[in-house]
Amino acid sequence: MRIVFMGTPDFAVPILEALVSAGHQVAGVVTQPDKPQGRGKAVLMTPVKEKALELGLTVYQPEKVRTPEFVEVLKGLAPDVMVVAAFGQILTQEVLDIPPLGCVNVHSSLLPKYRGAAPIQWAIIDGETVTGVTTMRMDAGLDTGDILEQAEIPIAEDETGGSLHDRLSRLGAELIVSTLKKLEDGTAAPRPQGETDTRYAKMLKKTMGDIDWTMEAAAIERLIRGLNPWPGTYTHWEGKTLKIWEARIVGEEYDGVCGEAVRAEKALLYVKTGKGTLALLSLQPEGKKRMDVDAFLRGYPVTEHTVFEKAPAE
RNA sequence: CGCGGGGUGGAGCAGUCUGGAAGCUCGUCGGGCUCAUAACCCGAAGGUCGCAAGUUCAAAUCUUGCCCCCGCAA
Repeated sequence: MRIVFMGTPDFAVPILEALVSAGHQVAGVVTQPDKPQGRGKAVLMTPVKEKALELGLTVYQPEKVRTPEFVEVLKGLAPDVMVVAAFGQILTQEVLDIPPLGCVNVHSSLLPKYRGAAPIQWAIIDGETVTGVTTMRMDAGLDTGDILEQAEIPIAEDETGGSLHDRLSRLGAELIVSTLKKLEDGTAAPRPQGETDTRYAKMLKKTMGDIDWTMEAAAIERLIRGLNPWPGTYTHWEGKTLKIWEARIVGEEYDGVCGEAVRAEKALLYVKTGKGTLALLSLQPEGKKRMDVDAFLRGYPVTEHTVFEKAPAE
């Protein structure tokens, strides 16, 4: 089929690749404009743009897809269908109506659960044991379109936002190929999402990663995994930021205040939480590389009774 | 020119301001102790102090240029 693809970050890359290797004709790739970012201020291409250029595809980077000018461009590309994956712009009805077979979105959750911007991470943070990807026919609402296909995947005990992101991305790539085939055959069977448990996965904010040690250990541990590798979790010590990459729940309870290091010896760094104890395993002091606890304890003066704190509210 | 931290034996750090013998906690190897051990004791190996040039009697330390890593911000 003749396809226009819209996507921006890493998540969308395997999906674009799958479309191409499935033999579809990708008439155009739409992605967000390049912006200065990264340390320094270098203008970097979006991951999708990078891949599209590598594949020799035509790239469009409109500030807004809904402008009359760009709508004309899209019409000119005459796609049978448009595939959207983590694009980052809202599509107006006018845009949605362009392809005869509609616009298909690849969403990384089992809709209607976790509509919104960060479904992958929230599934981990909430302690879900299963999640998946959904292909749906887009409508004007936010992730409310009719479901075309879904695929489930179990969430592992040690799953991180990053590992789940990668697995769902690959799963989504397989699913979209299947869905497109059904659309082409006319065997697709769209069904409404329903409105049961339409939990919304709100956008991740950097400050979510500032650990509140009064929460229970299990919840903090899930937060650490869910926000790894981005935006990351951290705490404060000696006025500096200390990123926490990995932690494990410890069965024993200790006396002390929340955030206090109740054990700090050898490769053990236990921190008391609101309920339970957390063993920090992988840390990263500001300006340094990530390191294991034992290396951290060797070089930094952390001892029992050192207290880690949440940044004071401003 | 967005702000900032850092590059010292295999790991993590100190030493740099106030130039003058390479340090600390570990790891590794050998030996000892022990029923035994990730515990303890003794000993050893291992470093162009990111790279280059300069100042100096003398540079990890001061000056200049370059490379690399990272935190914030975006």
